[in-house]
Amino acid sequence: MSRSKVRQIFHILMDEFGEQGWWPGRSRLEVIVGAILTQNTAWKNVEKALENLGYAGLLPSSDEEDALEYARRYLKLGREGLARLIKPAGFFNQKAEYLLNFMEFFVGEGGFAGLGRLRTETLRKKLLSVKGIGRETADSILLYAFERPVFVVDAYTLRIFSRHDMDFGNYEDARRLVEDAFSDLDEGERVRVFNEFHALLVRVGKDYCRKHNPLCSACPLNSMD
DNA sequence: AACCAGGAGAGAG
DNA sequence: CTCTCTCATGGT
Repeated sequence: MSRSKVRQIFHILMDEFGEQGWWPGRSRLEVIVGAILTQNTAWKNVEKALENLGYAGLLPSSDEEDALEYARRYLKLGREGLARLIKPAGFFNQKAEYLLNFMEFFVGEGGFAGLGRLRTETLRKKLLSVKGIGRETADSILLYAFERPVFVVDAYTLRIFSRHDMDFGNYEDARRLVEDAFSDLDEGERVRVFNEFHALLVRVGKDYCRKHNPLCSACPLNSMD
C-alpha cells in the first residue's frame, strides 16, 4: 500500500532534482570519516575539518592507497592532535574519540579486506558495536563506503514521511519500509536507488522542510496528496 | 541573537 | 521502549 507511495516520492524527487552524486569523497576511508564528522553538523563545517585532515596526511587520495596505513596514523596522532584538526566540525572532543574508536576497530578487523568479507547484517552489528557509530552513521558507512543495499534514515526522512501520511517516527520501521518497497530490484540496483534516495531526501529537506525555512507550499512532493 | 545542522551516548522513568 | 541532556562550531 504505502509501498507505491515510497516509490512515488523517489521518482518525484529524482525528476525534480536529478542525481546528487553522493557521497563526496576521494576514498572510502574519507567517506567514513566524513560520516562521523557530520553527526548533527552542517556539511560545510565538515569540509573544513576534512581539509585539515587532508593536509595532515590523514586522508587517502584514492582507494588505491592502503587505508590501513592511514588508519594507524590516527592512532599515532592521538585524541588531542586529532581534536585540534577537526575543530571546525564541532563536538571535536567526542568526534576525535569516535574516530579513534573506529580506526582501532578498522585495524583490528583487517581493514576493508577483512570487513568486506562479512555479510551485511554481520558488518552492521560490528559497526554498531563501535562507540560513536549509531544507526544512521552505520548505515551511511554500509551504503556509501561498502556499497551494501541499506537505506539510510535520517531526521529529514522521518519528517517528510510524516508529512505525507506515513507517520512512523521509528528508525527501523522507516528503513524496512523503503527497503521492502524496492525488494524486487537486484542488489546493484538497490544500492543505486538507496544512494540517490537518501541524498534526495536531504536535498528536499534542506530546501523545503526546515524549521526556520518552512516552504512546504512549494515542495514538489505536494503533487501527491 | 536565537536557532539549527547529513547524531550518538548516557541516564531516568 | 521513549524522553531529556550534553557535546560545540559556524551560518542565517
